[in-house]
Amino acid sequence: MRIATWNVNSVRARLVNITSWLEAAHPDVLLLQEIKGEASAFPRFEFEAMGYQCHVVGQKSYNGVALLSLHPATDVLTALPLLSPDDPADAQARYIEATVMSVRIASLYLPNGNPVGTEKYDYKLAWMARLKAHCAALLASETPFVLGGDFNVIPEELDVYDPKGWEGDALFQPRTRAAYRAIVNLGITEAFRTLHPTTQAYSFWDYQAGAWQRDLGLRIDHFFLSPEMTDRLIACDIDREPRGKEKASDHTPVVLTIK
DNA sequence: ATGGTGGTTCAACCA
Repeated sequence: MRIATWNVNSVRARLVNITSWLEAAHPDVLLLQEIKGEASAFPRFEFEAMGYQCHVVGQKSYNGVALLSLHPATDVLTALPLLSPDDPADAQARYIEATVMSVRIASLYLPNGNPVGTEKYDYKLAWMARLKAHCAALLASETPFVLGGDFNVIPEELDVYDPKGWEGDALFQPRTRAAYRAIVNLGITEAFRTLHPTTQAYSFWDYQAGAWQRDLGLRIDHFFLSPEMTDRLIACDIDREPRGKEKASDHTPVVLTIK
């Protein structure tokens, strides 16, 4: 089984890029982030014509996630569970999870959080607390899972072209990295770094200042695996090709292969 | 210190 994750920065602006990549790569599941539109505006017919069923959590203008699957996806969850009954529901479309081939698979879009010191950063940390609680619950129930998406977290210095320059950013802040590590330390495996311990490879390059041409990137798109799925882990690779195409997203797909 | 790019929606916000 192959699962891909891709922040596409608008599904409608990127439709040709996505369908042409799907034709060549044809993963079993494609997890999309930043579809930037309501579910009713999602171009589902184009993907259904290729055999993919579409499950979408959208909102106007911003955010939005989707799970496309060649196989039936059931028991769809459209947001992270609340931490307590008085915890306010998430107003932003950032999480979708479903069962595909007996595995819980999620597409997540973790908040950017910039600038640090504002309510945006507080929202990022609160969202990570919810993600941690949900991961803990999935692990406690021994549910096999693969959580993929744009985590908006640079895990280590190796994952950014200029660690010093990014140390104050919400993606690389010590508190952000600590919160990320605390989730991993529950017993999760981050697929790419586990299989490629010393490889410097990026999944995002800014549109500005020739970042792509100069290979000034970040690795912020990840796969979190449960122990059972870690036993089944075969490969995890970043496909740089789509980033070099016309009208590219600023992110490129990461592809996971599971036994 | 600023601006550099791109998407959504239409002046401003987000990344």
